[in-house]
Amino acid sequence: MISHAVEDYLKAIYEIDEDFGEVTTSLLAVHLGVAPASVTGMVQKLARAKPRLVNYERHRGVTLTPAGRKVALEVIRHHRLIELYLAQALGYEWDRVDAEAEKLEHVISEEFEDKIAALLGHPVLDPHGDPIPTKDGTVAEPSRQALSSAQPGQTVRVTRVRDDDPAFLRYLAELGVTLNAVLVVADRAPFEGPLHIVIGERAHALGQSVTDRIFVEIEPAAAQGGAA
Amino acid sequence: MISHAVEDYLKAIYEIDEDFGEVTTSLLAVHLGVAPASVTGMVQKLARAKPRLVNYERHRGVTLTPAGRKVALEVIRHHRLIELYLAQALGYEWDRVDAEAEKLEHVISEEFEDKIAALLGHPVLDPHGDPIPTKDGTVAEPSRQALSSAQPGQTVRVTRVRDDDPAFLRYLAELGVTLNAVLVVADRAPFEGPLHIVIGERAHALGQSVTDRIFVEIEPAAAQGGAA
DNA sequence: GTAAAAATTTAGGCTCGACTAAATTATCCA
DNA sequence: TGGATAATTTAGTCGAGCCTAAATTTTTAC
Ligand SMILES: [Mn+2]
Ligand SMILES: [Mn+2]
Ligand SMILES: [Mn+2]
Ligand SMILES: [Mn+2]
Repeated sequence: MISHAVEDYLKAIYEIDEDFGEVTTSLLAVHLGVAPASVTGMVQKLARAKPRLVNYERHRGVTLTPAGRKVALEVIRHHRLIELYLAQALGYEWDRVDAEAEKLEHVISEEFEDKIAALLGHPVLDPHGDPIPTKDGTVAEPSRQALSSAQPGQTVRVTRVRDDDPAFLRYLAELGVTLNAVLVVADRAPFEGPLHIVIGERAHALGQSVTDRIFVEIEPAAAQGGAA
Repeated sequence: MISHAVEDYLKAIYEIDEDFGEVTTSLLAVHLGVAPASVTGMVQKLARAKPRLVNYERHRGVTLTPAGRKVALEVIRHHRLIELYLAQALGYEWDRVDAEAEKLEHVISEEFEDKIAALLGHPVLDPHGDPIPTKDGTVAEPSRQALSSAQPGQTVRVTRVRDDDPAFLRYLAELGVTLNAVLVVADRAPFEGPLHIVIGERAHALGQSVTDRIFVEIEPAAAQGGAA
């Protein structure tokens, strides 16, 4: 039986690997809100487990084994399906779903998972644009092009946003930056200055720490621009 | 912070008190699937907690304090709301809801509780006819008249069934004994023999261990009886 | 009223997952 | 390239919640 703690470790390893390419003790400690020494202990246990769940060498970081990855993807599937269910079926705001899903992901049954997946029409993306792993363990690539890398003049569509900070998500909602929102990159101030964007009728200047956490797809050259 | 284990103990104490009038170490042990010695240990801890959650004297059993009762009713509200939500919103069978609710009851937020309560129209009974405690901690009396105590000739309406045994619940469903089903008590065989009942067009003979776990309300004298 | 049986509690121990403090190893930088 | 700094691991503890075996208390039955 795999504990909630182990599930959260494996999920965290998967996610950190996606974001940073390497998974260190201290990144895990920060991500999980736990002391570094606790991470070392747990990671050693995961490496000793049968079947082995991670590969681990002292001071060299951690990677998931196929068995560990399978568990991680199951938990992530739960998490993202639940997030979407809360948003669609229960009317949750997109900044409130993560905390709830963080707990529910560990306790729902296969039946619950299947029922909400069917009810949602076997969705592919969660409310923040993250891909939902399939039941057989495949995942689409998450959208990776940051808004901060878009060029002035480009029209882009929001495909994903970082979902870890509720205040950030509320700020985006206020701005009108929701999933699939289309926006025009107006201008970039020099020296890492703010990026000016236009959403619908409204213009905003966004700092880099914001535009780094919004991911977009460039829209094929469009002929529009309704500045009031 | 109150742990899942403590929540389950307090809930069990409440439920055993409802069913037996007294709560002993061994009843708790059976109900929770735990060794008697474990119950003693936990009960001592609950009695030492601040605020005190149970009253306890060695060898004399256990009762809930107001603080303990409050927690128990919150957990039971969660449990029964979740059961009903699973049945109504997700199409669960009534024999599958208990196991799922047993885990979910400990992790849902107030927001989740409020959302499903609103969505269900602030229901008063769970899928098995058990009363759902209100948010402010009041509960209706559960229906207590066992079908086994009904008299031949009486027409009764099913108001509650014991929900702890999935096989029993499936059997009832097969029989047509669902909540609010109306049935006629045809005859009682002597010496605690089976009770003959008629539901719609079908007649069944039910053993005492079945009729003890079905609760009914006597219907005002009705003029019917369609024996095929 | 007492002895056997049943229920309960005590004593001691285990696993899990966290912690702090101290030791060790890796990295960086002058 | 060595020494400071940062990252990581080791060592030792702790509380929660369970267990078994043994002791104790209560209940039952003669
Ligand atoms: Mn989690
Ligand atoms: Mn998400
Ligand atoms: Mn429970
Ligand atoms: Mn129920």
